[in-house]
Amino acid sequence: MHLLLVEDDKLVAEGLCRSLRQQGYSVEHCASIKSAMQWLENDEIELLVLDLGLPDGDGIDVLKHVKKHRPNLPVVILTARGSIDDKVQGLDLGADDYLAKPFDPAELFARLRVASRRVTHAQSSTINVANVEMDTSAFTVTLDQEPVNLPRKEFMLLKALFENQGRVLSKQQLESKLYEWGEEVGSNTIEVHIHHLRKKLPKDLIKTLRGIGYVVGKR
Amino acid sequence: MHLLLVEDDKLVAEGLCRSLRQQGYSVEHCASIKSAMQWLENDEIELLVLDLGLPDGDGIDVLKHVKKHRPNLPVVILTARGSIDDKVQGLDLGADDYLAKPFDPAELFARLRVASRRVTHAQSSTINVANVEMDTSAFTVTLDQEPVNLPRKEFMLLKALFENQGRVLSKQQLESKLYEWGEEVGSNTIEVHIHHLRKKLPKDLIKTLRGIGYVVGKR
DNA sequence: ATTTTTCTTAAGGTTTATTTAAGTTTTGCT
DNA sequence: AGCAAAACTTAAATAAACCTTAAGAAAAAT
Repeated sequence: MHLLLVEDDKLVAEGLCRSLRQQGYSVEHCASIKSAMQWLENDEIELLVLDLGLPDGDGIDVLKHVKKHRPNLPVVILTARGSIDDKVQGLDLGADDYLAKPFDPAELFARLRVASRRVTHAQSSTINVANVEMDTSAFTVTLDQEPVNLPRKEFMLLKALFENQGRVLSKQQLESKLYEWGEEVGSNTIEVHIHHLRKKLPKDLIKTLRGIGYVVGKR
Repeated sequence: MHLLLVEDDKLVAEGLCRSLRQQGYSVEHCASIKSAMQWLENDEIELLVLDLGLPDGDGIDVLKHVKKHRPNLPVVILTARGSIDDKVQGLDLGADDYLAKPFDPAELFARLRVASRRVTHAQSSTINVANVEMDTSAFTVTLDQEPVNLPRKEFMLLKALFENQGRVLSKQQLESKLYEWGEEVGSNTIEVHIHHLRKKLPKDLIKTLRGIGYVVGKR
């Protein structure tokens, strides 16, 4: 899941970037309205975390712009201002959520999961396919109730497939979910990860559609 | 918009009911888990505002029940408990939002507007011809609901025909859909693919117009 | 700083899809 | 009917996609 973090405080930004990545997001970061606008040209940004206290203008303008051009993009706003009027304004402009600083990262993550659920149409944080259950917020997978240990990339890959149960995802699509912008994958990484997943899970869980991609479930 | 408010504090409930109605909602109110469950049998409830501090049990159970039986019903949770763990749990169970008491009604209204905005309409990219259904985005084809496995070129070929249902496509036109510019096809490829398709699908689905081309449907 | 785990790369092997080509059947025409 | 053109069928050859393995690089944990 591609996320854009707009936050000018270097320290905060750095910490958030790291922990967001640990949560499985591909994080792009910028610190000004200007560059935020540029990033948002990129259609693959799927989630926006926006600090309102920016140096070169009011973050609300970014929000307006987003809602005009990408009305379905989920937005979570961070702000030092705590007044309710601000909250109401942000929400009515189309923000999906609003967090006043200081906040606990765990709460931000939970709210991001809510926001991204909308994009992926998943309802809760667990997804079952056959006898495999994935908890996307706890980062765990079980096979017949037995825990299965999956490294991060394998987990993300499986998650992408689970969230699109019954839909075929091409290798390209999968790559774009696992890697950030500019990162090039010059090889058969996906194939290798799939192979590792198949060794740990029922062999027919992930089906290959030659020339098209991979699917899970519903067939 | 039909809204169910589950709140046991009479004073709070009364005030909320009134102002929610002023906001244009038709409000049903109840004060226990038991009656909440009953109300939720009613499919006309479109929005749920749930207080977690109920007399006869844990409101989280209501949330679980709702998400199981009405996974698309938007839920906003009210609570006195302020701990982050509660929030995270509530959100991960599928609540769309979470407000800690005391809160400003204006903020609740704003969050309700966000929650009810969510009328997502998944557009299916399927084309039906006779008893064959094709989902062009999932790359799947079913015959009488039974999946049919089609390799890429066969799929593309069938897709071209389906997208031009009732229109005759010449072999040349079909070739140009399957191949890149400059790619030469020195043979009867199309004929062979058509042949393979006919073996997997109803034999009369693809009709041949001698000297002209192939058609599907509407005739 | 060291060890362990995870990730990427690349080469070779396997399977499956696609093309080719040759033989066969169908069709439309005179 | 007899002929030629077009389409169908089949099987083998080629090509593409994918799988497997293993080793080295990178990242994380100790």
